Amino acid sequence: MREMKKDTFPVEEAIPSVMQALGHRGTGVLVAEPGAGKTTRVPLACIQEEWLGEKKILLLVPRRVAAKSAAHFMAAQRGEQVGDTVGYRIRLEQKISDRTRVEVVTTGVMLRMMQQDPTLDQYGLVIFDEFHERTLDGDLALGLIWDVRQVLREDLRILVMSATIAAEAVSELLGGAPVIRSLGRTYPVDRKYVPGPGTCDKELLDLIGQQIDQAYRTHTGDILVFLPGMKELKYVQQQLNVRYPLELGEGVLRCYLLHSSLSIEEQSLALKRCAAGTRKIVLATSIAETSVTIDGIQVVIDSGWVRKPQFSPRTGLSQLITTRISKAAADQRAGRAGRQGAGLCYRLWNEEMHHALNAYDEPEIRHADLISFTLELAWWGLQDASGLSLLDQPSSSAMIQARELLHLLGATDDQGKITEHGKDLAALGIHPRLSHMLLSALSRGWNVHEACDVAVVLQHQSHFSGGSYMTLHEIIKAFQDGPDERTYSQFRAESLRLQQQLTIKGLYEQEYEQKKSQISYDYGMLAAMAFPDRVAKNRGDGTFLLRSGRGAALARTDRLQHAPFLVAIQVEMGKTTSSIRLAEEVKEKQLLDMFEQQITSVCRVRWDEEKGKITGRLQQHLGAMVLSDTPVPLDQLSSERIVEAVYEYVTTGGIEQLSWNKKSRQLQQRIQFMHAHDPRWPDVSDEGLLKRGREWWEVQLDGLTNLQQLKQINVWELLQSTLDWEQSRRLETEAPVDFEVPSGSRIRIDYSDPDQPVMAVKLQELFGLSQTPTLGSHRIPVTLHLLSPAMRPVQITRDLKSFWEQTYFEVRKDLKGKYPKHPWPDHPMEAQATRRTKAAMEKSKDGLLKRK
DNA sequence: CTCTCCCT
Repeated sequence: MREMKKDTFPVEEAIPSVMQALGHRGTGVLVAEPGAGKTTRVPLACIQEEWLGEKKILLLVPRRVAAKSAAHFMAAQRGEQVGDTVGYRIRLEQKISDRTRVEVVTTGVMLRMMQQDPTLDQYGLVIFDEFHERTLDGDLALGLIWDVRQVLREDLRILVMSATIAAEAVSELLGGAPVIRSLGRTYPVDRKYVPGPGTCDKELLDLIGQQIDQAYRTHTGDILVFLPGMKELKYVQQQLNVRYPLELGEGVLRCYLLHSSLSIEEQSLALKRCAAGTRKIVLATSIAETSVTIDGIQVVIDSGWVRKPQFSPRTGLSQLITTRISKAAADQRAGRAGRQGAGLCYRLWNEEMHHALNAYDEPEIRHADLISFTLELAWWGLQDASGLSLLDQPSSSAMIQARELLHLLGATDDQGKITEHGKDLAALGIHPRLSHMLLSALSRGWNVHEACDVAVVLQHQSHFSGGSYMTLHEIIKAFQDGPDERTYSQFRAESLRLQQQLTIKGLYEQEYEQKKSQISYDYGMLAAMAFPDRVAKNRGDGTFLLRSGRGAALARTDRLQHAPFLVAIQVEMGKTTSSIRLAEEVKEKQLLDMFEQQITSVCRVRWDEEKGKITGRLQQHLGAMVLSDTPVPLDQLSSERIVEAVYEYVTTGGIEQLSWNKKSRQLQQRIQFMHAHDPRWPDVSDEGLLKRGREWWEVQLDGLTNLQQLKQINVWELLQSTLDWEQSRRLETEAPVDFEVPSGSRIRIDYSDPDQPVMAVKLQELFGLSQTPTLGSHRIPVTLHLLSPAMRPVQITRDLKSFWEQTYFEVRKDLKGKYPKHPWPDHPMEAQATRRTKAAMEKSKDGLLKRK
């Protein structure tokens, strides 16, 4: 009987190659599609192998149910009880004996086991099942075990079992491990595309309703419908109630929902095969893709959408998004119709859309919260994952976020190394936030029983919040006064187990029993211990500012609306603001006490733009939150801080506030002209001045407290002070304010373009000057803008001599008629320069003669 | 306004 059953597994043919790979190379990758029998046949086949000796086999599976069912299956094949040759170990539950050679464990349990026994000495082979699911734990476990094999345990064999997708990459990761392929054993599923709208909305759901109806009338088997979430499940269920009132009433048709928030009893109704003469329609989320198997399904109707969280490392929060599924997920869903016979799958999208789908889901390591992962690495002495063999490295921003939080929890020191406290957190096997909360509560002598309840409730938040917003206090009450003994029995067991663990580790001593009566329990403080990064201050309008600087509003208005401070336990990110779904009030005094080390007192001295003067405030900060804020009188502020504040004001856009005038702007440009041709001269452009640095500015701004005083700063002197004595002397000759032309006028030079200083002057005032005036040590000719007597530009030149010799005569032709009263001599280089008319010149000549 | 799934 046993022999016959064995032969029916397709994987049998591949087993000799697997044994050869493990025997010779010590590693292997077994690729087998569903139904091959790999999970149950391969471990049993390895037991007799010589290389295993007396050592045991570890079979790692991603889920608890998978561990139990695999162990039962294997035990049955050997005609034994679970716990004999084959046993399992999952959270809160184990069936293992001295005789056990194959231990089926969830990956999470195995990571705990490795903390006790890092080299896994009792085991000779580790098998990874369903590795293609690429769970965070699975990736980490393979990385660590490969490392152990490389460094300490050459004899530790590794077999990775996976669907096709990850095989080649895993083989490469394991140094070229042989890849063995086995056929699967599933029935054909005919895939039909039924184009729907491009969004997941009512239109799509109505179309799905019609598709269900069509399948119900044209086929005989049960129908499984994949939808993204509870909202959609209920909508379609309502449609079915309207469409099949009679059938549902008589019980010949049943409609079940499959969602993780439903109780185990409710879920198992959907999984069972129906009685003869009865059919079922199961409306499910992605839970039905892998976690459960449903009997009797012949038709799958796939919406093509999935709802999942998107973690943002920047905020440390996540957001639920509804997206298209991957091709791999679509095949997985279709496959659910082919487990017991030929099936049919309707896909609510077209073939073109299908090609546009992602091939696979992104592995968890690329988008998950990495806090536990990073603590685990720290336990192994690793600062990050770069030293580990991983198919995908985690994103660095998520690693940074995780490291920051671990440091905040005291799990790591300033160098990122794990602390003793961190080791205690890692050993407890719950989220580091929650283990920190427990240990902090215990160190304060609080009631351990209560704290463990809070930890368990927070661990399973979604089971309690049930959509409607509640405070932590309300949830704990709901848990403790639960409807009946059974409903929360699993969670009660977890709470008890935590208490035992704490006692065993000696982390918790019974002394609280004596203090119990004196300690008033405080959920706000507990929440703040677990979520120190999520304390928030009321902005006064019922919205809150998180310590991280992010704003958030209560998802439902209630008494917390008026709480000055709270801890946002569960926050969902929205597009503009975040909404707080679960919170608890915390008192300011408690924050001051708990976060004493992290609160920074800042004396904020700043330039108050409105008042036009320096003001000082003493603020206590916790991250972006201001806990207290009191004014400090000016005379109590140190002069340094005052200068600092003025400096900050001036250097952040206030340089315009200085009393600039024409003269100082020109001085600035003159120095810039020198600087442009010789970088040894200072850069005194607005930007250049700002770059002069704090020390220099502090000297200039010393003693200032208000706008009037700022306006009194002599900018001209400030600019001069950037020059040494030699430079100020040279500035006067090489970049003078003005130039005395032959007529006696002093003409201002425009330095606004340092490459081309300009002097605009009436042509007649330059008679007798044959060379263009030059500036700077490089003798750069001034650009002359020659003007008509009416001050209109006539010519631009940098070569006065050639102007007199040539262009002058052309210009004269045009202008002589227009300005006959002004001199237009034949020999301009010898003529008398003047700013006047000919008549005025005569007069003044007369005057001169008379005086003589 | 209305929460996917899994694990220590």
